[in-house]
Amino acid sequence: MNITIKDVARELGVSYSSISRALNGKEGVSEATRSSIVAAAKRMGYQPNELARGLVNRISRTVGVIIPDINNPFFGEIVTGIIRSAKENDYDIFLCISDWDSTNEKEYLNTLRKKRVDGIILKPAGNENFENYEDIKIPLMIIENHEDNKGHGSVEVDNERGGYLAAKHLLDCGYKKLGFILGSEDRFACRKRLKGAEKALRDYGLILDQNRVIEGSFSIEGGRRTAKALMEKNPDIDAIFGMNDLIALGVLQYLSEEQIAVPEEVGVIGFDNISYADLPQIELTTINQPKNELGKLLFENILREIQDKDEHESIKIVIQPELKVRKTTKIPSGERKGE
Amino acid sequence: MNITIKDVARELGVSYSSISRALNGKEGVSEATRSSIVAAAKRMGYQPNELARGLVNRISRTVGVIIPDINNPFFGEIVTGIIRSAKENDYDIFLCISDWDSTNEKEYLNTLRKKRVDGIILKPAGNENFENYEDIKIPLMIIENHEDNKGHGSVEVDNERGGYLAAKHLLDCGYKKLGFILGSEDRFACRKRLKGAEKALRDYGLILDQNRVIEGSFSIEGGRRTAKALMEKNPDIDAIFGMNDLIALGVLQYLSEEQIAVPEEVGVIGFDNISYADLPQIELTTINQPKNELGKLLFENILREIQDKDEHESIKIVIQPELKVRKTTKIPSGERKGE
DNA sequence: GCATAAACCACAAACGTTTGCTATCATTAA
DNA sequence: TTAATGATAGCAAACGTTTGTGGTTTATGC
Repeated sequence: MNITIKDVARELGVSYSSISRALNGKEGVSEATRSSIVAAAKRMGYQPNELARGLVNRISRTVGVIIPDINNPFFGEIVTGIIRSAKENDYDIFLCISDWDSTNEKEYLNTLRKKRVDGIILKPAGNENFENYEDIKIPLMIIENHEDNKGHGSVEVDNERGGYLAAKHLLDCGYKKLGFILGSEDRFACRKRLKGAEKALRDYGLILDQNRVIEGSFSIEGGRRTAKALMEKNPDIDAIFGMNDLIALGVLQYLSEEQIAVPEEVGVIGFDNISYADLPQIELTTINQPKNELGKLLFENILREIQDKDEHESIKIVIQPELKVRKTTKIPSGERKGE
Repeated sequence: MNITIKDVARELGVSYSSISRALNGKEGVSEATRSSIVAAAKRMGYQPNELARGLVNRISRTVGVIIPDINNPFFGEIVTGIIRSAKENDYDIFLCISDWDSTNEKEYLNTLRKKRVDGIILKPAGNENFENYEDIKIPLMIIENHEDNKGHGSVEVDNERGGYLAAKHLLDCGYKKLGFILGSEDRFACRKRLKGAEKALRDYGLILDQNRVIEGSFSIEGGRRTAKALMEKNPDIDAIFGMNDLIALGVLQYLSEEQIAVPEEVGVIGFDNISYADLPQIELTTINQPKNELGKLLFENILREIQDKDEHESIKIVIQPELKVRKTTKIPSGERKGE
């Protein structure tokens, strides 16, 4: 059906090893035959079969990416960064969506292995498969992993620092009774952010009130519902830290329904800085994660691991988040203490 | 490195053809040997090499998806639908992002062919490669193509009808001087929407004023900038139809900067119904496209084409959009005329 | 004009599967 | 007991490449 190297060889009356060498720029063919081969291949519309090449080269020029949800702009932008960087290096991406379900994740991990990808970039859907990661022999980069990354590389934002910055900003604005909404999908990152927040509270001589910590899910509707529960239980809360922007958007939705003034009565801060946070109708104060850069770093490092497969010093990259002050928090009354 | 069918054969002292037959559920092996083979394969952690299988079966269980921009939630949700449906059928997806650049598109089309995908789902980045589509021999489904889809299947929303619904709604609300912002990335769909709008205008005894039609780009910032240009040129405009929701969001941004009241002074309608249109701070009136369903249909039909490769009646599916009335347009003063 | 080296090229094995064909063996019927 | 039958299993070719090895040609120096 498809035209092969043998067809070209027959056409020119040369052996097909010469075709291969000519097309791959290897030595062993004269310039004359090389150019006639290149011309014939082009004329005949020859396209090498990458399956066959992969079989003998043991390289597929493909990496798998497993993320929980592409509709969360946070992951959308990371994937964009990954795909751009992959294209520059002639790589293609198998995109897999785990839907925050570790059964899906495990299945994908399996099929990616069967398809012989050269590497995998993974945002874990939970903790269930955690122990299995040890068995994965192909290069793997983890997005925001546990501190022990089982011998694999990871790229993550400094979550504790991000949590610290968020809480400190709320306190700087004069808010005193802080509520926190975590996402059950990623307890690990949320805990770190909360830990940072706790540190900020301590810097201000306050302690974290566990009654004001509640777990919801990473979605607008989840945020809305959880905000309601949180506020009904603690009517005195004057600021809410949503552990991602979707949650924070849900919080804003709830507050608007209840006609509670933002930022005057209640301040709101999110995490991620998704592009919609910047809309004039929203202007959500949040913690920025450099998402495209994260994607780029992820791909560049998986590529590095693929290329020098000997050295297995698993890299761990931490990048710094930064505070984006917008309109869902009051104007800070000058720096007071802490950093 | 990886353990192969031969390793399992050696272990059990059987030929590797039996392994293959046993594992693929083909007849020709006794139940006894079959079960011992299955057990051994599992015990040894054998994972078939899909590259080799693809080479002999001429099937890769992979389809390529080329879209312009994954950060546009419209495409994000389509891709989600595609990937879900693919997973149900044991297919994987190569995700390619053309960035609305037809050079990228062409490159991706090429590498997908080299990687021997079983089919391709494509949203054209423009018109440049249009003629080339004819040469593509593998199953191809086009998202919103021209009327002549060069022998390939397509799935699209009825753009003309959508444009009609949007304009009719604006007119029903009492707006009279309608402005239109098109996206240069997809002139074809925009023209169809505009054509529908023109029909609605005619139904109301009005004609389309070309001065109030302007072309921008499919992004929030593009919408903002173009709205400014449009309004400065035509200060009397009382409603704007943005050809996608991102443009409409940009329009809202411009109007808010200029402190023009929405929907009282100027009404705004978008197209797509991305999830953010539904936020309480936004409440954008728009035309819904069933995005997940589009994705599902796209995959199911490419699969059908892959499976019965004999019949080449290229299918053309058109689904109906629907109006979502929210808060960026006034309340319609009852139906007057038209449908 | 001949030996030698260099340059070029073809052959064939290998990558890990699937599958048509053939050979073996046990079973059954005559 | 023997011949025919059917069920299992093995052999080997094929899918489309890459690449080590060895053979043939050409150029080079004498």
